[in-house]
Amino acid sequence: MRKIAESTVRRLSLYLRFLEEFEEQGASTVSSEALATRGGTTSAQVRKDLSFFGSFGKRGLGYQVHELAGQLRDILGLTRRYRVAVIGAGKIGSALVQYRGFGQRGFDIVAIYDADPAKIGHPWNGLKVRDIENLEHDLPSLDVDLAVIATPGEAAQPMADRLVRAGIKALLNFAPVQLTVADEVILKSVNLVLELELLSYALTNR
Amino acid sequence: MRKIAESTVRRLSLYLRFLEEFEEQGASTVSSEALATRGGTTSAQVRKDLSFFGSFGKRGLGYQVHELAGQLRDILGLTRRYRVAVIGAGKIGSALVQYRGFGQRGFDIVAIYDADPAKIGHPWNGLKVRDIENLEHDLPSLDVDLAVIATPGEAAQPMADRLVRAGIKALLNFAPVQLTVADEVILKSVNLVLELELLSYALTNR
DNA sequence: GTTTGTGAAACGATTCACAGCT
DNA sequence: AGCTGTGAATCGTTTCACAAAC
Repeated sequence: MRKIAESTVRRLSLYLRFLEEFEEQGASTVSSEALATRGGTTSAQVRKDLSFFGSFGKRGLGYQVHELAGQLRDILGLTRRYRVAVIGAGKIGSALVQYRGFGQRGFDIVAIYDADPAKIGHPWNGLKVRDIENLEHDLPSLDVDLAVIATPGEAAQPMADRLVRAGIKALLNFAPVQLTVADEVILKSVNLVLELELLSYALTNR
Repeated sequence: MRKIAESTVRRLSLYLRFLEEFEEQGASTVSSEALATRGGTTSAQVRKDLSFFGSFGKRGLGYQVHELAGQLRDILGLTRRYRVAVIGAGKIGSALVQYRGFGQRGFDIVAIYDADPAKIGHPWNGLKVRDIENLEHDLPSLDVDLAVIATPGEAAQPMADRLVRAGIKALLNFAPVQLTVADEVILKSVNLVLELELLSYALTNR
């Protein structure tokens, strides 16, 4: 598959949400213009984004809402469920585990780990906090697809290394550090302070 | 000021962190190549990013670590502190309020709001949860610079509207919806499920 | 008449490469 | 000699505009 820009994939995710909204509202067909308006982009952008993957519309008519949603789920790999391990039972970790939205969209949190003896063994939203020492031992049987790193900054890189060594292929990092992983591992980072700094910059420079 | 790409500003934030690391390690001078290696980019990229704002280095020598860090703080607007209101005392809201990293980097959470009577009045990490009904009344005296929206999806847009009407100029949105605000309001969104979907796409397409 | 799909044009960001300063 | 600062070249993304399909 030809290399697709991340910005394109982000928009596809949004389009999928919009299609689900349109479907709830009973629409059976939708134009690229309608999707564009909903997403703050242009109809040409919508059509170009879709064109990388095929042609899903009917000229003069638009797209079938339900059908296009299905195509997008295929493209995004959302026709299956994913098993997620959360590393770090601190504030962010616990917020993630309790957040209902993940499960609703196909991401099941199946394990949460911590190093703190005061937390290990405690139930957390139906999951017992596991001892990080057992990570390598547990992971094969847990059949985890991706890991979320929600540790303090200094623990994040060593944890990433352990996870990768244990065979994890995709990481989402919330620790405020820049991780480095092997090329074949997929890594996304969310740095909350950096987002605030972006606001600071925008506020400052007019 | 000429329009600067968001990707550039993101990198500047990272460079600032790296400079702080280098400074802790006792370095007084740093080359664009060293910053680039630390950040997974190229030295030309580093120099180009900086060049939009001035020339901060010395040819043949590199950059003064402490001095460049100061210049970046100026550029990013981080020489002052910001007063932040968190809207929504749910999981994400409480994680944010308790997270120490914001205060360390100049963002003081000065108020947290919720609509749930069971939460209002309760202390939350030293802050009493305020009644969202009082938002417009409170905000002027709180002198809030920016607001973080951590409500359920359906409440996010109405809250954004109220915040903007109350004079807030910058919003960071964690609700899983696409908000629309007036052009002059600065809006960043962090959509956790969308980040997971990006991993799903990457895992699926090879 | 409406709306898609897509080459071509325009725009924007990154990389190159080297002159110029230390 | 070493490293920055920056135009020029390259590469990638978005927008335009229109022929083709309905």
